[in-house]
Amino acid sequence: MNLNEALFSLMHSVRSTMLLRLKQLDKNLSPMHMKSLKVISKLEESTGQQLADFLGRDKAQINRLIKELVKQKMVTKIDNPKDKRSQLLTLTESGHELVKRFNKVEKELFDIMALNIEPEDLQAFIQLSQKLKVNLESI
Amino acid sequence: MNLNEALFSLMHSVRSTMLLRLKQLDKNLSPMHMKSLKVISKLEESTGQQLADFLGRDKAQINRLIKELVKQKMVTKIDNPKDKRSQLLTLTESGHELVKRFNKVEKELFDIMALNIEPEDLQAFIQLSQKLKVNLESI
DNA sequence: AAAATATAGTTGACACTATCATCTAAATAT
DNA sequence: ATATTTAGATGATAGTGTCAACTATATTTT
Repeated sequence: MNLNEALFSLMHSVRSTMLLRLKQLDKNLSPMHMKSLKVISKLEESTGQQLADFLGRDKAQINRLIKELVKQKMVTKIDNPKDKRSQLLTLTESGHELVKRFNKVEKELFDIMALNIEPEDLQAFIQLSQKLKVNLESI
Repeated sequence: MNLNEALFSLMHSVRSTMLLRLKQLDKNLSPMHMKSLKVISKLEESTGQQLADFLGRDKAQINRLIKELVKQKMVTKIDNPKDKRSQLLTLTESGHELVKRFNKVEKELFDIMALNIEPEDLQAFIQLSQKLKVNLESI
């Protein structure tokens, strides 16, 4: 099996498992919604553009994700006093809580994935995946 | 950075790069089309169901991919003499040629990704990704 | 200060990936 | 012979991702 096949096949499993778990946690939010919530939680008072940059995604996509998160009262937008074009994103109480619950689920999954694997091997894996990415983007 | 982030971020790069290269190669076919072509080439005289099983995807998706490949004259369907419900898939001349050209492009990408990485590290990476997948699917 | 340019966010359009449910025709099991 | 299963086809729908165009505001240039 080559690198491509191994990666795609692993990601397919990860995605579908994650999707399944999320449905059990909150049937209205997708993996990208959760990723966004996590980043908003991490950055604190970020703007949509910062979120898009951080996630490396198109701002149109991010905009729609945020819209849904606001609609579901997981995120609030406050006008940015320093720039009237943008708003600052913060988590609501429910948002915080959901992130907390999601982190738990995510950890469970990774613990299962990492079963019987040496921590240093896992670290090497993560580092190599970053290196592969850097190489790919160096074109 | 954790495993999740590392994987998603790498896959995002791989996907978008692959998509870009494919556009240059043949503006009408997606990564999944190419994957299907490769598997058809590998299996020889496979049915749609076998293709779906091999790729671990829904048969509805596979069916539509095949339909497009037939439309673009990359694949031909012949009635399966052993089972009137199914047809055998084979590559046309253009199909073979496209697979060949794609393999070349793919190899170039992987060579770039694997730059300055020890072959044994890459092998370990591939093996670990398979192990992670097996663990995940063991739930 | 006025004009030009750049940026943040919004929206429409579209492509790709994926799955579920349902239908038919044929194959297989009971 | 009948019931069940399977292969493939199709409609509906969700999720991911990007591009282009637009408004309003901010920044830079002249």
